Amino acid sequence: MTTPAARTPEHEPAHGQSGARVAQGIRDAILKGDLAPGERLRQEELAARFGASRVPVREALRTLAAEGLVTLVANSGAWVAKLSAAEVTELYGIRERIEPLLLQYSIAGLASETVDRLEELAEQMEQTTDADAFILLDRQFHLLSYSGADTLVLEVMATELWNRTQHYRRQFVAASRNAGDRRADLDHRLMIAAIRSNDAQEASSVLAMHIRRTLRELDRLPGVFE
Amino acid sequence: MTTPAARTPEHEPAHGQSGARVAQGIRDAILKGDLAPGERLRQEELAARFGASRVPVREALRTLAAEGLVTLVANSGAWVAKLSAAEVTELYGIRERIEPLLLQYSIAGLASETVDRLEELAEQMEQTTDADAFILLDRQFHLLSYSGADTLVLEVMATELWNRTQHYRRQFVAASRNAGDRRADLDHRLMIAAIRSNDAQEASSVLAMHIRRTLRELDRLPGVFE
DNA sequence: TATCGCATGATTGGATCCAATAGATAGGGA
DNA sequence: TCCCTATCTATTGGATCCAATCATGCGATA
Repeated sequence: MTTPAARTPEHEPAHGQSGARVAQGIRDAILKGDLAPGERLRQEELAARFGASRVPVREALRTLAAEGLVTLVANSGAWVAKLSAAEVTELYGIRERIEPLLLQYSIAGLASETVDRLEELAEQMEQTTDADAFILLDRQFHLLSYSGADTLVLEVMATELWNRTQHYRRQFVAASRNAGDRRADLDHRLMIAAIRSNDAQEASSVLAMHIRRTLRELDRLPGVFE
Repeated sequence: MTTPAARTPEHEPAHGQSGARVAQGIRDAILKGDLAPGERLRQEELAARFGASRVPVREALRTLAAEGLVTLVANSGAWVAKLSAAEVTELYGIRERIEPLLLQYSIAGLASETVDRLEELAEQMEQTTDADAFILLDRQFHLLSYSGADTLVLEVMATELWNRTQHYRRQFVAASRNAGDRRADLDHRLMIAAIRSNDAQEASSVLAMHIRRTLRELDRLPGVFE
């Protein structure tokens, strides 16, 4: 009667691929800030946390290490990746060159409702005072602005770059917005305007400047890197 | 008398980290062309080939998948990654923006003996008729030109980009050099000249053009993508 | 008192065994 | 003849057990 595949218990999110599930769980925890850079990741702890054995945990750690979110040392252990100021500078330099390219791919494919949604997000960012809410909105804004791209490699790469720098962006946003810096809001509005008028060139140069300026502010910020 | 650590058998390359060793082995095989895009990778086969069990093999596959060299499908298997024309175009677009940046980081740190070595490699490329030898030299040339950079992220990323496109470069080189195209040789000489005169700007724009031209030729080439 | 050596425990790495899934194949019915 | 279904097998995914490694702390010695 029922096919074997239908016997999957419903209280479990489809038995298959626990390794990928664990990786996503750890990734989310790092992005949310639950796991801070430098923090030790013990295999057994993670296994208990995700209801799996250590084998899929180890696979997940390998995946995350290749993504740059985790640092693995042989026979020693795993830590949430902690970046030096130089590394963050490099990553922003890369973002500055990759993301404008991706935005160019994207613009033609953005439906006007999507641009409306971008505008909504920009408005919410302008109004929010909570730094955590802001960085979430900011991430949504930028990644959504890339969603019109029919790309396979670039979007993945951009997402990974955002993931690796997420923690440092959090620190930066808290400080810069407290200091009353609203330049990012302006940039977002300029980007939206350029996108609406289908000016890919203008949009991508605004974006490049936006990223570059963020880096400059981040470099100036004391206490982010000890 | 002897410490426990000294009991390690000598015929084995230091028991530790078989997973990383397997990953490197598969990676090398893909880069050499022993494993072609689209080829199925069976865990048991790989385990036997590298004298390990399936556990480290699976970890290696996860690593390579994150690097883009292997495609994993849940409950189905692993294949050597096969790129579409669109993906290769994206990767070259990324290379065109990343590698000139890396070269800029590198130039100041290149010892003059290193530049001599670059010149040697350029000469060997000009003289060789063997396509396989050429792509090896070409890879050495470019990666060596980045060796003056004191970077952590960029060099890794550049190497991964080279790895992912290696197979398609092989096809391209065989065809274009048979057709008598020696433009790459000229580019290499121009790059060396710019490096010698410490002109980072010139060097990186030559490099960007070099990469862009390669992509254009590759796109024009029939039969690389079926 | 400081330092070196050594034993012990915590943790990672690997192999084997078992479970689950997917693809192939053979059989039956319209 | 074609197609649908059920079974069987090859292969992947996960858990447990064992081995190897590293860090900690204790004690002996100069």
